[in-house]
Amino acid sequence: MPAGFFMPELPEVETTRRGIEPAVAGRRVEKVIVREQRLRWPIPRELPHELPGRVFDQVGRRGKYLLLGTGDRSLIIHLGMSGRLSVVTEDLAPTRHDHLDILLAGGNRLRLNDPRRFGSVFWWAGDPLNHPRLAGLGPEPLSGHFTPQYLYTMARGRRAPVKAFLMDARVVVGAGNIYATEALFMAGIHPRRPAGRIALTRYAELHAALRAVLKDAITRGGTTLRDYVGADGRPGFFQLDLRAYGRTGEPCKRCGHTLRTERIGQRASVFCPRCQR
DNA sequence: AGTGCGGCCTGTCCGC
DNA sequence: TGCGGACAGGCCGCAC
Repeated sequence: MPAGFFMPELPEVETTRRGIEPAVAGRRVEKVIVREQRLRWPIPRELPHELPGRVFDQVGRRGKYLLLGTGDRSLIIHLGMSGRLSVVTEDLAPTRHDHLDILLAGGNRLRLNDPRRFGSVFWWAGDPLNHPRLAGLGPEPLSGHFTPQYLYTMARGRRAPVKAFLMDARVVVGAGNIYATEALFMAGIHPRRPAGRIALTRYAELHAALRAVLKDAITRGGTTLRDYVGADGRPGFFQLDLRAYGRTGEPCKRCGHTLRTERIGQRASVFCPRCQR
């Protein structure tokens, strides 16, 4: 993984949300500048006409979606796999891949940079949770709706590998490749094991592991937030002691066996063949 | 319904 | 040194 690369999974999105909130909440939008409309889906044409004059009254998150509420309409932003949303001062000139600027009263700008353009921006009338892309999402992993029993119940009859199951946003949001890999390692579960052939007690371990690694990354990401304006907001996983992700060929921190990589569901999956069963 | 996979996109790295 | 190709990733949309 290239040094300094930002990969927005749930902790990174939550860190971004906390970072921009103080500068965005209660602010009126003065202008919208779209430099590159072609993201995963085009940035809505009407945004530059309809957003200015409105006030951001909510800065929320659902899964990996940022929800910027303005009364009865919401700006919904997904960072894809290379997107960064930051608050910059008005005099900071845009650079390559700065696709969208939202000028705020008082001088700051909310700036979206996304080299790979896998991100998306929606402009939605009504409750953002009813947006078609959000309506079918599974529970938040750090909420009380996400339980071992829930995971176990959802897995009944599923023959897909547990790693694909865990990364399915309809099952639970926020488990991207990094955190799914780490959680399965911590729980000692082989990523290829069919989801429906895992006992409730083992799902309890997976549930706890996923929550722990996400919480840890959010805490660590938060430590870089002291001055988010103009700052880099380093992703939480860069400060985590990753146990499996990115360690293929290196010794397992639990048993010493060499970690290996296999492709599971089109994704590179690192695991310990000895202690993950 | 569940599952698997191609496609989107660019920066980085590897081998020749 | 230059260049082609593989790879990384989330997630949609399609085919079976």
